[in-house]
Amino acid sequence: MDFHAIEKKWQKKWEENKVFEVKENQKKKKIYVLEMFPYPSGSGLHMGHAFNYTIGDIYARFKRMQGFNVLYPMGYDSFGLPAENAAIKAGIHPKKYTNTSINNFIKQQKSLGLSYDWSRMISTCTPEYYKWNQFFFLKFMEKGLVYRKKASVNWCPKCKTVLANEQVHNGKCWRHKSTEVEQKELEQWFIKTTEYAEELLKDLDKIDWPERIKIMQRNWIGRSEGVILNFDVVNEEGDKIDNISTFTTRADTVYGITYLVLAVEHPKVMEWVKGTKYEKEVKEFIKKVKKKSIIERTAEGKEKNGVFLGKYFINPFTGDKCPLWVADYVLYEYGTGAVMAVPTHDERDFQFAKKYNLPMKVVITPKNKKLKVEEMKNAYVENGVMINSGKFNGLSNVVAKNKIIELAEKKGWGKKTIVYKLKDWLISRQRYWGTPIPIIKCPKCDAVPVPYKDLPVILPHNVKFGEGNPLLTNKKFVETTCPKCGGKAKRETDTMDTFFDSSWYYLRYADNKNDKEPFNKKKVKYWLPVDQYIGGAEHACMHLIYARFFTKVLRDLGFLDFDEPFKKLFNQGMLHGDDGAVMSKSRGNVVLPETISKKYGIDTARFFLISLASPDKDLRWSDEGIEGSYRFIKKIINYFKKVKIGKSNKKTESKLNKTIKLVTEYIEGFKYNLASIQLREFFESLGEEESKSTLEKFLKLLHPFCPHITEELWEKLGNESFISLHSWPEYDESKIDEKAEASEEFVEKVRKDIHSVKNLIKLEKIEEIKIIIAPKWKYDFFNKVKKILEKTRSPKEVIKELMKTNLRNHGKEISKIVPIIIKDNSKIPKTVLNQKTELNALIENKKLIEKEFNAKIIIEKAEESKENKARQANPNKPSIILR
RNA sequence: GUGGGGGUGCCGGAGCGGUCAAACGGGCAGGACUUAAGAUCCUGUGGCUUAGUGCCUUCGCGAGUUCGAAUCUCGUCCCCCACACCA
Repeated sequence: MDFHAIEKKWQKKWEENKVFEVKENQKKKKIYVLEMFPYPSGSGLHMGHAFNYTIGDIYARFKRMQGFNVLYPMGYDSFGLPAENAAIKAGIHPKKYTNTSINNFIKQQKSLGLSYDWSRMISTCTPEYYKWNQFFFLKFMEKGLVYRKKASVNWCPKCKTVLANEQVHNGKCWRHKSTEVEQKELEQWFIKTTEYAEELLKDLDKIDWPERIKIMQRNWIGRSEGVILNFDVVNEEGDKIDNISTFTTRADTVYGITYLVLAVEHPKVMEWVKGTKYEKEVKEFIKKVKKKSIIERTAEGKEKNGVFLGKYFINPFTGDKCPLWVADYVLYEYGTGAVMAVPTHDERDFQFAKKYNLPMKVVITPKNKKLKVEEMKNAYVENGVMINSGKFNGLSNVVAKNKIIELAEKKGWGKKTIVYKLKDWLISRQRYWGTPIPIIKCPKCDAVPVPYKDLPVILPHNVKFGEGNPLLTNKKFVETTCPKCGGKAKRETDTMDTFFDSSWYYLRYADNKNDKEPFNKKKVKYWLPVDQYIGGAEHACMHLIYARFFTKVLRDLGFLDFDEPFKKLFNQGMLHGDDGAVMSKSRGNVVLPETISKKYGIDTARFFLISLASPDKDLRWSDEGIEGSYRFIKKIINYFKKVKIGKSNKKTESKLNKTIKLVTEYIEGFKYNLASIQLREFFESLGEEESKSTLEKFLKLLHPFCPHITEELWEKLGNESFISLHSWPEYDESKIDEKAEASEEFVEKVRKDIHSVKNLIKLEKIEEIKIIIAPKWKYDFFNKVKKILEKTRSPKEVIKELMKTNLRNHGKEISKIVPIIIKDNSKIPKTVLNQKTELNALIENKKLIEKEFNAKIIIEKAEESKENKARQANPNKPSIILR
């Protein structure tokens, strides 16, 4: 069979007939299935992508057949650094590079047989798309969510651009794993994501996402409840000169404060030491610290360094005068950028105090032990009883904490506060291949937003690549006039982080050709939110937070009326190469869909991918393993060539209904691997003659996995329209006949038994096979056991009851039957058929068995007198005698 | 360090209290077909066996709960992923 021809044929037909294009239809229930859109890299897509899209495609096809109006689009996250790097390296313009890549991707994706509505395609690097990035930026600005700030930022010397915190991995650039990130001070555009921190955290409870992703987001947002405490700052003589505030979650330890540390970036540090004898040392210290990247100097476990500032503060709770320090372990970004130090009850403070010989004071002790400062090797961070804490002595620290906060608030020393780890989103990039930030910098009017009517600010084509930001090399772009005063002005040359583009793309699919507004509200109302989102876990803290943030802002701006963009999320596992390592070009273990498709056909590849393992687990590609799927596909095709269309028997009916039920459940739960097994099992049970309806239902069940060959076979069966558009089969519970299936299994077992006996005896020729099935009493015995079991449900009780009867000797059998009954009491357990059923089953299949073994079959009932021998026999394991 | 996910037969992996010597695939071995190879089909694939599937031993390691554990609890070792001094 020419797989290639079949694939092309159906892909063409689907496209020509617009089979997967959808429109809003109020009468039909919608489902929006979406995979995270790819960055169209020049190296094209590999099996890992194919796996991701296949997962979505199966679900989309399944839902479509179930009668839903399925929106299943595709697009490209086409702005970004690699295109620009290609420009620098190979001299190709990013636009050309990107367009080539996109076309390549489309071609590849189409050849995978994915059922996208291609008419809704988007590409973020087109003015038609990024115009709305600029539009939203201005809207955000109007809402006060945008600000400019000079900030120390992560600078990658290789990318020559600023990186977001999320793009720095272990002090290195996320793209250049060996390049140290440096620090640089620049004016940057920020978006106030922190304003939505609380809602982003709270609404995690609303969505059906994998728990681990939610946990990652919770940690990323990092909410802490605590108190901000204010302290008076004094000089050597004790005169008040200033004040300082710190954030703490451990208000219970305030009586143990012995010093206070500021981050090196804290403006008060230089203010206080200016003109004093400490100035030089502090300056040098800060200089030294700032040379290192934030990540490097704040890595956990690093030795802590600091310098005394020559100033003191007063602890309002004790009246003590304690020293102020500056140190490298304090994060300026978090809390107030200054921390109160309680060395006895905080590990970091403990280490610092030990190093610089700062005083320590125990204020919490374990219940029945006394802590001595001199003996302490670590800070005591557990709960305990308050000591050395004035009127709070003797209380549990948990209780005392609240009382202390109350006291602080009453006296005006502090305020209850919630702080978050989440930082504002730095969106400025000093790069070319991105959305120009729609701002004009006027010497008189400062930063002026580009008026809406002038959007989009088009990214100029002619620029020079090399050092720094290419946009600066296009004078025509840079030089402009101020929209406010009309004077000479310059355009902002920063572009937006591409996460801005990907934060709302899923909305644009609902209305991708609109040039009047980002999207039509009605259309979005029909299609959104995304019902099923599919993608990797690596986006947990970046894209998935930004997209949620965007949705909430757009809701508050009146564009949307829902809170969360993605109702359900499915995280697929990573596809590894044959060597067990992550698929990557550099490792040389990349498998390309084209290669596999050429050899086996894409349906085989799809089927193999999903039968390998559960799709949410990491899986390992195997060149040998695919043979199994290939055989299966070939078997199906051959079977359909030979099968006689007629009537299906009861057994097939039963199996079919069971298969429909299970496959439906499995697809719904993304257990595609189990669905594939069920399909194989059912296929194996098909006979030489089956009804057309049975065969059609089988093809329908297989269709989401193997869309091309099922279309082909569907047509061969004499159907005209697409199987893709036919309805998903329904199952009839009443047709599931466990008994019929059990007797079939029984015959199967007998066959196997004959084989194993035959192998053991190794007779040249067998003339006669005598099958002796257990005596009637044996079956009665089992049924009796069953009856007793039905009286009492508790397994313990059941067994006790049984031990009282003369069945004591059959412990083994009992332990086999009990669980069956307990698991499902409505059905007759498979293993307890009666003698008559088994006899009939054997007689029915007698000829087949005779043919198989080329011997005469004699079936006998064991005589009651042979009780002793038969007693050991399991009723469904008959004795076999060969001659 | 913290959080999450794992360790199952020759291999990839199901199973997640009882129908478990463990689905399904791969590999390997034997057989059928063929002049032969390939393809295809059948059978076997922990050990012992009186052949009855009977017994024994297995699901990282050690203990426990239970009539019963690959599955639950605790401890322990190893692997992967994410976060990284968050006061």
